[in-house]
Amino acid sequence: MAVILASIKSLSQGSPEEVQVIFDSLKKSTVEKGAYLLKEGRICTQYYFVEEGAIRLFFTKDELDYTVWIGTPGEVFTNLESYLDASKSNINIQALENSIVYVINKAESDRLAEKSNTYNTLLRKTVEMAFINLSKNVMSFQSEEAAERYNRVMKEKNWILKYPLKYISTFIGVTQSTLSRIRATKK
Amino acid sequence: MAVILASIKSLSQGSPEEVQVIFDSLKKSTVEKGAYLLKEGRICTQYYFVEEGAIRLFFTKDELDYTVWIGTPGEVFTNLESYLDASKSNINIQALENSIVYVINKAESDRLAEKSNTYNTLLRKTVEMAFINLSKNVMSFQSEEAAERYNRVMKEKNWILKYPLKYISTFIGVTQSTLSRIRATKK
DNA sequence: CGTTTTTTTTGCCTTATATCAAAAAATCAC
DNA sequence: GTGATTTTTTGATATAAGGCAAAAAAAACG
Repeated sequence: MAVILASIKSLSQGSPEEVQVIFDSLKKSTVEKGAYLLKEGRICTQYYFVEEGAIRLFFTKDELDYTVWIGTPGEVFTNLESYLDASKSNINIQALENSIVYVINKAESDRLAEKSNTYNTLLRKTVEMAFINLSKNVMSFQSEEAAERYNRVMKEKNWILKYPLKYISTFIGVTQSTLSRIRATKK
Repeated sequence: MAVILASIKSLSQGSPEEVQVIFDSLKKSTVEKGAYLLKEGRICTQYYFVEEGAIRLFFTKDELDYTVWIGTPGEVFTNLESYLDASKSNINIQALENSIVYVINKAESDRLAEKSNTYNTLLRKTVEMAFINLSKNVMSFQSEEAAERYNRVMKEKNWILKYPLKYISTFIGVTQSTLSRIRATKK
């Protein structure tokens, strides 16, 4: 069974039939490593559900890029601000490896939300969870230093050792060399 | 008209009647400066709507406290994690000055959500906005230094000059003395 | 008002992290 | 496998921010 199907089921707590309706509304799409699902400046018109691979969200500032999030199988995401306001996205979405994502566009999503309470729940829970996670992140930035922050992420994210340092360090909020040194002192 | 009434109206986009139903479900409560609406370790069972004054959310770590958020008139908040899971709160909620808040408890809120789509929209928008704001916050921590972060908050929050440094500095993610120096160099 | 308490500023010194650049190591492509 | 490319580590040095404590300023209180 598709990872995403299970994820939808567990998040929405809907019946198999309702979950199937949601799943059938998604369009499967494959993305090659390095390909973009969204480039900054464009409007984000879709919700993405990661089935396979890994997807990185990042923003750029002064020629540098900063990882906002790395999505792995079972996870759901969008650039919420751009999606809701139809405003220009300030973030990029790019596949870290060959990936499979399921996609639903806003028109279709809104239609589905009208008739499926289960889908509504799914979207609500997704935002709620994302909010709670972000909150912890902020608290970490406020009260912890880099090494502690690294350890915390380490515990929660299995991708932390899987991808190049440069993608991870900015997520933690440090430079590449600092992260390298943090790792060195842990050995 | 109550600040909160206007805020509910604008956020939910509901009809005057629907908005009134929501407003009538809230219980007005006054809080003295320094009083707690929630202490860590307890379960957060309510949504709060700020009518007057200012409410600070903060967490503690190693004897120090860190401001998570300062809520001002028209704003809605809760400790979402504790509220949703009925888990012990890791944050405290305290009035920064004599304040008036409207309150709804979870049971009542859930009941209202069942029947009022407008209320649902209100809650959804509230979380969505909070998420988008937090995202910006995180991006700021990742890519900006303290002074820039201060300037950003300065533009958005009128309370930044109104309350003691200690409440503001931890929000920005610096110590009190650092914030004092940041301010000094801006004169 | 004058006194007490709280808040803010400032000096001195330390530590965490950034910056820049080069070397080392790992990975990729043919 | 071997050379090219990318990634990681490391060194030297600079800068941002912290820690501590005392002085100065502001606010609260009787």
